[in-house]
Amino acid sequence: MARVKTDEKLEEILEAASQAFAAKDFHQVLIDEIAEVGGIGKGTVYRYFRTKEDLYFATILRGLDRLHELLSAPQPHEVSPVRRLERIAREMLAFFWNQQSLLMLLYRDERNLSTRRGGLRERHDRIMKLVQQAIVEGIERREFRGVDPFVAAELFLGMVRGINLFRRDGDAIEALVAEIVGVFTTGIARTEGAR
Amino acid sequence: MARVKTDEKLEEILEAASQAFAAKDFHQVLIDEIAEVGGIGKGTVYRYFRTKEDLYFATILRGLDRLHELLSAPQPHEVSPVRRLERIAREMLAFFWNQQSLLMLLYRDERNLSTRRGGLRERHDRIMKLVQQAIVEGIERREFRGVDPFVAAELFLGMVRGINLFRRDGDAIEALVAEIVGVFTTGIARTEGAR
DNA sequence: ATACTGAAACTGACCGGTCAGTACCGTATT
DNA sequence: AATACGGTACTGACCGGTCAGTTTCAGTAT
Repeated sequence: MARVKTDEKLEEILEAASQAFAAKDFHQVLIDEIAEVGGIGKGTVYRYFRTKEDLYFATILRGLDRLHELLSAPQPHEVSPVRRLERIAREMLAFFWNQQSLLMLLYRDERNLSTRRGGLRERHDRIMKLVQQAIVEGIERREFRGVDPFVAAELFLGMVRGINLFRRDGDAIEALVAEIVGVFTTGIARTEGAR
Repeated sequence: MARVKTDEKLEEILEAASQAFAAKDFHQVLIDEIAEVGGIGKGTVYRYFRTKEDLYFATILRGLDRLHELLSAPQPHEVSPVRRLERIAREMLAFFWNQQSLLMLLYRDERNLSTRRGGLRERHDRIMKLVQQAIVEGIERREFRGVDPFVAAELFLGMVRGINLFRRDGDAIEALVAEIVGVFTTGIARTEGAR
């Protein structure tokens, strides 16, 4: 089989599917629609994916992989844990801003995340691990207190996801990043002095 | 006349629907299934709800109303903002622990939350407002710094929702509450001298 | 008590639209 | 020549919604 060609076609399908699934619900998206938008024959879609569900999960995996790639791209200099967290928050917000509701898609239904297709949970954990690493390093550097990195990562990601981007301006992101990391590190309590 | 009877039937339907929708996706849930579980004729369901969607939203509204009721039940004494937040976190975690994944259902797809049926967004905001009130009061009491209450409430609720209860023990909740409120108020940064 | 009545509540077999998946063909690519 | 493709027409399972028939029950008569 022609490798390069095939991969291109696969990419086209996934791209069209991403757009569709990012905008609408699984059941609202029609394969016919994906095919049309992508300029692809419906039969071809089924040459690459056995079922609609397969395509759906492949789309999610691709999204998570892209996000992970963004988040783990090498940094210019060695940066502090706080900066790392800022970057994660920034990249994620921007990513979800662009991908519209792909977020919902990715983090909807944690049950599926755990029980269904292989690879999903693994991908999710890999992103979570990036946050945990930053937290662990912060603890080691004695910048953070000795929190449970797992729980803390959950809380941090929860905050990022808690932001409802839907009716926000695109350039509100930077302020939101500051707010998230601010609250996460020093909280909202008024404790300017030592405590 | 047979009002009591009728209301009972309605309640039965909503209860069966809640269980079904809490466990599965909208499209995975069949009306036949709800009818069977509830020991109700399928036609009867349609006597009370015009469409499946109507039933679905009624179920969500009922869930949100119950949660709101729990959260706004009168407190024995006047309590501090931090205690209020603790209580909100506790009640919500317990609620979602019991209702299994009703959480997903409630907070899935913020887009629908905003554009679709009346009452939904309003209900959501009402719960959000409880958090905001606690934060505002904390600011007024000068216990909290002057954060934007709206954003802060989003972050707080994000944290609560960020916790994945799915594979956790039921009595881990109290520790999680402490963690959430701890991070939210004082952050994870290592303050001078403490711990 | 018992039987009757009509209306409302209820039921579940059935209908019909929708779409995932398939079949096929004429064309393009290798 | 062989394979992949776009496009389109087709099939059939699936499930939301319907409705003709059944049950329930308050009221009334016997």
